[in-house]
Amino acid sequence: MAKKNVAAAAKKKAVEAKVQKKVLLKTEDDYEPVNRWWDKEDGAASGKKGAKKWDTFEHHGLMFAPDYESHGIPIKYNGQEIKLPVDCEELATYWTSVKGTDYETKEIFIKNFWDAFLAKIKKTDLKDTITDFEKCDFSKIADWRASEREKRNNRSKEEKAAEKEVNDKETAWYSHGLVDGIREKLGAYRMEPPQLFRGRGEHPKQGMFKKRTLPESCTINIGLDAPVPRPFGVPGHAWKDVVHENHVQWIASFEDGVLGETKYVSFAATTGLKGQPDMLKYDRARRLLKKVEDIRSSYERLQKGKNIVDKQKATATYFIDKLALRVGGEKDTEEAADTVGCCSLRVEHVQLENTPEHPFTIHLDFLGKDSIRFKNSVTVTEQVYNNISDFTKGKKPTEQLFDKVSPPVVNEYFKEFMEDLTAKVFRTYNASYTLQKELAKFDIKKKDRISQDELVKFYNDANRQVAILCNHQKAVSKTHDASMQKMKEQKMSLKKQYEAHKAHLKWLENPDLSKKPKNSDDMKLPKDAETCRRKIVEIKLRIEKHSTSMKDKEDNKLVSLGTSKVNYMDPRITVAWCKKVDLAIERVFPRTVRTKFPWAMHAPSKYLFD
DNA sequence: CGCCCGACTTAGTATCAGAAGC
DNA sequence: GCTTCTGATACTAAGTCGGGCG
Repeated sequence: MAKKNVAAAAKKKAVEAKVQKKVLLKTEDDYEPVNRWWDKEDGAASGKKGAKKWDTFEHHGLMFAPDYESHGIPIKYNGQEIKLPVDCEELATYWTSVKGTDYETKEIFIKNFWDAFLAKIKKTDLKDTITDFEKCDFSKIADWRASEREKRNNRSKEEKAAEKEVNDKETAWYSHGLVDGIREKLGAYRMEPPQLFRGRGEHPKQGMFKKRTLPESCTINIGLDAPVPRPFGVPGHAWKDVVHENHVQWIASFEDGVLGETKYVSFAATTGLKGQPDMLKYDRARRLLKKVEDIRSSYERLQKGKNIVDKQKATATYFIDKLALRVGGEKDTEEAADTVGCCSLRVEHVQLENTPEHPFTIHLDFLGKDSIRFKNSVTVTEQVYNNISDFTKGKKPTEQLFDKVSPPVVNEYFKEFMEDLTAKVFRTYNASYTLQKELAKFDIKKKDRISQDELVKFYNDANRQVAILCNHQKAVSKTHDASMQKMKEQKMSLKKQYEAHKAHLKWLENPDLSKKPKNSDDMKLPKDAETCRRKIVEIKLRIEKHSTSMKDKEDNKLVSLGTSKVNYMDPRITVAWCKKVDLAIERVFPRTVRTKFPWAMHAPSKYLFD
């Protein structure tokens, strides 16, 4: 009987293992897609911009944000409780959602929110009652929100699972489209819910109300023969338009509820529709490698010339090439934050220094994309130094440094060397080149003596060099200091253990000669010398590992590695290096990255640039 | 030829779930 | 078993660039 039970249990285990394996395989399938577009005859050809994307095309349209549900919680005005009309309450509720963020205290944000809120108030009986932001107290709504969140977090496992199932069922209807009969995952098919606009930096429109998107501002793109989806969940509404454009990659476009710009709903990064152009991008960077010497000698020559446009564009190109600056198009400061790139640099953003300590040095300090600060000092050639000095002469700080050039001028110049070369290719090229250069520093002779953790560290260091080059930053996490402190304490404790074990070992080896060390922390110490020795090695390893991860954390405090991984570094370089050093790709490429680059996952073991 | 717009890539952050630590 | 940490992902803002248009 007992035997039978054992056998049954074993069988059950085997089945479980099988099921488990199936689940795992399913995950792996994500980057072993059925549609191996990169293996096909026309390969990446259809990834070209403007190329035909499909013959038949079907999808279920867009998922609209749920209606606002009134909670009926009042605000306090001048200490007095006031229940707001629903549309005012809605705005007040969105205001409380920025509680705890920087927006809460930003003047522009508050002003824009208040203008929007007051505009609604003015249409009600409260127009003479509510007039002053300072007298408003939204904390009751904020508290309600907090308690709702608490409730949500405290849901039982079963509740969460049940909710997830309902959710998955609902989204499954929308989540994929059929492109030439192949089921492809979509990107963000959920319409942006109404909220207060969170523009970055000193965006003049931050805090404005971003209106709900209704079908009337959405255009659907779908196959000519496919059934046109209805705008579900918003009865009585109709699409603005239905088109059948097969030379674009979007399934729907809509007008943004605050900026009025057109936004697109497209496919997920894992699909061929996104993957094909992406692969071509890295090939472009690869071709740039073959031309870059020509380009460099060209711009060095033009820097010396008489023609002011040539001189400026050649000097600007130097920055794009050496500092990986973005090209920097013109921006309307009424509509957007004041940020710049190479061509839009102003005199106030550069400072020149030519001293024995810092010969031919240019100090750059400006806000780039997303209002991320670029602060860097570089030693340049004498020629570039003199040119910059020239370009600043007689100009006010707010005037453009390269006043004679603009992105089209620079990009047209690049066309002389390569038909599809533009400024941004330099970033891709420089990022990939830097990664390869850094990884190549690895001494392959050390391969067998180095741990996987150390290999990962080495890779991350290379990755970090790229991120620094591209100026990819992130905010310091709110818990950074606290967790750093904690790690320091852990390190101390490990060191203490190490010392104690060492002293203990000494005593174990020579119980007669040495005094038994006192065990102040009631540590559990081994009974025999052999175990103690093993333990010492183990603790030492733990200390090393701990220190490495501490250093990694500190080094990555402000640097974001993800952006370069996903957008800049040719994945084939990473795959090739991992093969060479016997490191599992999973250690350096998270699943999201692996699924984005299925075409690179089996790249040959050679470097991109050889 | 300059400007605007359509389409697409690149970017940082909020949020959530599962893993790891206590 | 509860809490904290971490990585994945969802979200949406903000760039680039080519082409069309006046």
